Amino acid sequence: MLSKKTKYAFHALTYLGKYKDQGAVPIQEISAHHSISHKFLENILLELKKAGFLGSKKGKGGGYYLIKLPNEIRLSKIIRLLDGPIALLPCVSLNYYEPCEECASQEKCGLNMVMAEVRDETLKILEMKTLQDILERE
Amino acid sequence: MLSKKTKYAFHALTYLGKYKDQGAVPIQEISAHHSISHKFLENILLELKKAGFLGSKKGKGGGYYLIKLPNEIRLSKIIRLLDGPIALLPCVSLNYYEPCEECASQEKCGLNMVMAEVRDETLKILEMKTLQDILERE
DNA sequence: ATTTACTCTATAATATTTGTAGGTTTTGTG
DNA sequence: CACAAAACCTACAAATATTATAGAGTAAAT
Repeated sequence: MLSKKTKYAFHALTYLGKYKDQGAVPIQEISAHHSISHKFLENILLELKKAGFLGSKKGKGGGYYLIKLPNEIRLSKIIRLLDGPIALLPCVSLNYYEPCEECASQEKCGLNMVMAEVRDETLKILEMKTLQDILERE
Repeated sequence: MLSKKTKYAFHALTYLGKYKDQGAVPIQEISAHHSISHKFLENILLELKKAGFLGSKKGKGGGYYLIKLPNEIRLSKIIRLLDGPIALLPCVSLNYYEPCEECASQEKCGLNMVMAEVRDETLKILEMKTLQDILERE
């Protein structure tokens, strides 16, 4: 399941995408519109900024804005940033790999193979779909 | 990510599958072999029993044993039993559906559509693959 | 009778997620 | 300039979920 953090991030990105030609949008506006805690969203937007998805402007009239085109923002990137691995097992994660402690041998276990398949199919979708796709369906 | 509970369940099922012609296997044997806490595994095996995957025998010489053929035990069932929903959002879960609170309208949001696709592809694999597949690769 | 091993419920320990607090810095405006 | 708005930053608190343990029952074999 996606965390609230990730869901909030998608809501915020969608909102920013929708109003992307009207300059910076303050956190306040997004948090009010989606009933998200202001401070919690603040942390999330900051992460998105540090990861290069958003720009910001301080002071009066400031706020956040997209610095990438919606079709350049892959869903996989957002999920990984805020939720971590997409794979169901650490030993088949591409971005957060860790060897399984439980599995006796270093070799591939049976589960491992299946979960790698699941990962591949999931990524096929999440790497292809972008913020653009979400915006088109709202 | 799969929880330890689910991973332990798969280990135990695999073990029971491997020795399925040798009668009941005590928890002790499985927990020792996989370095799992005896008591924790106890709870898991009990759940698997209640869900109809395992049978048990009390007393000396007792233990747990599969009461289904390995090719009848779908990975999806085990994951749902111990981890809950396979979908990434409650609003696209087939077995644990809940409407999204965050989404303003009842209608499908953009994310929702993508996550339904992910769910479908994931289930294609997890409903087809069974314990048998895992056993064949160990 | 005794030992072995599952059954059941409750609780404790730990980790993760979610949310808050409070100050600092920057910027626009009167 | 003074002030207000809004991002930036760090730390912490609260809530929830996961992982693990405890201990008293029940059943079966010898």
